[in-house]
Parts: sequence; C-alpha cells; structure tokens
Amino acid sequence: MDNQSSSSSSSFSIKDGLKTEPDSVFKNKSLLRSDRIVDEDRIVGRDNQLSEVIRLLKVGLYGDTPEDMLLYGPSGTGKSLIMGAVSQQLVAIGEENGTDIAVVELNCRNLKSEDRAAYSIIDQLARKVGVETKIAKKGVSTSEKYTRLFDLVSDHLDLAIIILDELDLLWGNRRSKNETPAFADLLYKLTRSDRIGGLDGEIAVSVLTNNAKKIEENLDSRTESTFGPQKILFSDYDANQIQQILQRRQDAFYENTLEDEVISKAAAFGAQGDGDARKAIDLLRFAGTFADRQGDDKVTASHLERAQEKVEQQYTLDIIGNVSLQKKAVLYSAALIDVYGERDDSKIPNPTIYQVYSDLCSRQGMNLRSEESVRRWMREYETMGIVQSQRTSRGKAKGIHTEYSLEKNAENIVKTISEAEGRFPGLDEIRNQIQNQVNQKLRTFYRY
DNA sequence: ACTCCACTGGAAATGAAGGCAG
DNA sequence: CTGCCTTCATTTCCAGTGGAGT
Repeated sequence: MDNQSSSSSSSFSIKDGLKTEPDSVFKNKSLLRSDRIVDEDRIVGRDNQLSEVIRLLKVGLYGDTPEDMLLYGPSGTGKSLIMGAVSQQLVAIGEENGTDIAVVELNCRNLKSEDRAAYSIIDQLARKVGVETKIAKKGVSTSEKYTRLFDLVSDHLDLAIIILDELDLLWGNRRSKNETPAFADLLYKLTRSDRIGGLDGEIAVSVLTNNAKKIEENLDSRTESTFGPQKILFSDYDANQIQQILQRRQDAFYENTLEDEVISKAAAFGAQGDGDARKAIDLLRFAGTFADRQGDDKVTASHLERAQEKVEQQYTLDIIGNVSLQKKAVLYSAALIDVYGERDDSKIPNPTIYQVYSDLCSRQGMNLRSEESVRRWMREYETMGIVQSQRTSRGKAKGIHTEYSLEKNAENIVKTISEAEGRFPGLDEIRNQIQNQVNQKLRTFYRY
C-alpha cells in the first residue's frame, strides 16, 4: 500500500513554484488594459466631458431619469473610459443611499441583429441583478424579449444605464434600402419604454460611437421622437496628453524597468495621426510582454518596435476575428492579389478576387460560394473600413467592374488571417505557387 | 443603338436554434 | 421525447441596370 501523496520527496515543489512571483517587468499589468475602468486621477484632459456626464447622470440618484446621451469622437479618446468611470461610481453611491442602479455595457461590434443585442442586454442585466431570467436566445420573439427586459427593470431596479458602444456597427441584415438599420430599431424600443408608462424603473441609454453621422442620418422619425440625446464631443488627444496618460499609468511597471525614451516613443506612436490613447496603452503593454518573454529586465525601444507590428495585427484581428471562414477566405484572397500582383497601382479587381478565392477553395477542400455572396462580403468589408471600392471599366466593351484597394497593410492581413485560421498558408509558404497564379489571372482579366 | 459582362437588390430557399404542447 | 411551430441568419436565384467602346 503506497501512499504517494503524503510522502513526496521530490526536490521540486509545485506549491513553492506557483507561489513565487513571476519574473516580470509588470507590477500591475491590468493598469494597461485599455478597457479597464481607472480612477479619476488617471484621466487626462477630459474635464469638460467628465463634468457633463456627471451632471447628466447624477439626477438618477434623486429619482429622475437621466437624459439619453450620445458620446461621439474618434476611437481611443476616452468615451468608454469616462462613461464607465462615472457610472461605476454612480452605482456605488446608489448602494449607499438605497437607489438600485445597474449598468450594462454592450459592445455592438460583434452583434448581428437587434434581437442579439436585446438578448445580450437582458442576459447581462439579469446577471447584474442576480436573477435567473431563463430568457431564450431563440424561439422567443424579439418583442417578448423587450417585455421581459422591462419587467426585469421594473421589478428590481430604480435605474438601468445601458451603454451601447460602437452602436453604428449594429447595422443588421437589412432586406431593402428603406428598412431601418438594426441600431435604430434597438434605440426606438429602448427609449420608448419611458413613454409607454407602466415601467417602475427607468432606463437611460448612452450611445458611444466614432461615427455619429451614420447614426443620426439613419434614425427614422419615429426614433427621433423618442431618442433626443445630449451630445458630448470627444476630440483627439494631442501628443502631450497621450504622454501624460501613459505617465499616469507608469506604475503598471516596477521602477526602473522602462528605458528613458520608451514612454515618449509610445506616446508618439499613439499620437501619430489620430490621437488614439488606446493604441499607445496597448503598445506599452505588448512591449512589456515581449520584454518578459525574452527574460529582459528592462523595456527598450526595440521591444516597442516589435510591439508595434503586434498591435496593428491585434486591431486587424479585432475587426475580422469573428467573421466566418468563407468571408476570411475572400479577404485573404484579395490581400494575396495585393501582395503578389505585379501591377503597380495595386488595385484588386473584383472578378479576380473571385477566381483566386475559387482556387483557394479547391485547394482547401472548402465549398465554393456564389459570386453574389463574394460581392456582398466585399461590400461588407468596405463598411468595416478594411477596403475601399471604385467602379471602373476595362474598356473595349468589357463592361464595368469594381476595383478594391486595401485600407490596411496587405501582408499584415494575410499574416493575421493565416495565424487565426491555421489552414490558410502564410506568405512564405506559398510565394512561388501563388505569385504566378495571381499574375496570370490579372493578365487574363486585363488582357495584356 | 448595341454589346459586353459585372453589378445590384429583392425575394425565395435553405439551414439552424429553440420554444412549447401533448 | 416528438412533432410542429417560431425567429433569425445565410446563401442563391434572377431579372433588371449601367458604363464604355464599337
């Protein structure tokens, strides 16, 4: 009878190994997560926006319903940060003085329909409140979902703050041009609740977007009458502000683990063109991770450089990570044409995309989808901001066609997709084979 | 005016998830 | 559990459109 568990004589102790702190430049890595809610002394240069949001939300503590809000401005300018920080405190204060407030933040990027969004809101809210809603994903009509949402609010809350991040991306599957996009329907149903009465608790909706125009232009008159938000503009950070933001998060690292110029270089990268603080923060985090991985005890400019590529790749993945295999295959094909095409205008003709995609499908043993589908997907990519299109003609009575150009680095796209879906080969593995095929197809198409 | 062929958008078909009554 | 009914998402079908050269 051997009793191994109690008489271990191994010189290596799992417990001790686990207990010692990991060798890292990070003291508190989570400070560099851009989605994390930070305390107010880390917020830089958003005083007006902050006080405006506070002014609008605080009536919720005194039995009123806060007005709906539209926070707009480029990405990485603190919209989500400020909304999150204020509403979190609001909940805390509410707890002290007996007001039941719940906050639901919903990123609409990966939601495909109004129904999914409604489901997601109820699901989160139920969890916050601590009830079993037993709401079904499907088989229950969307309007029934709203009913249960309103019941939930009535029964358990004085105020529900619903934050809809990147709402402009909730476009949905419009069957025709006159149909309203999904976000308009969602907004209407959520805001209408205030007017129909019978609701004990109240709902305040905050929309966060970098494309306010797209939202405002697509609201039907019905929604306009129920959703009249207070608008708050978030402008780009300047280089100086980004540097301050990074400095105020410097304590994510142990002392003396950052080389002198690292902060200013990271800030410069974030300020490059678009004043995006999120980018700078992500960059710093990735750089630190690289340093750790290599066992270095200082973060250097060279770590920063490697991190830069990684950040770009991560952002591409954020956009296309959730699209289907078929759609990835199409974008991958388009990117291959950009990389290997011999033409110097680096235009990507739509019919050639289909051909390259067809080849890819047969090599990969995938089912081939129709040309219409591929066209629709390319148009989708255009609304995501990954490609741009232009209608043009080949001349000699060969009709019109659409030419695409990529908004992002083509090699980056190929690499990202190939890493996300192992079945698609990386650039180096296929160079010779593909280069010829691509150029031959281009020649056939343009007849030269 | 005609032709080429790529493009467009509505609508039908197909597929998938899941509720609910018996 | 089974059969039948929703709802929603995806894909294809198809008839019509459009730009430039002949």
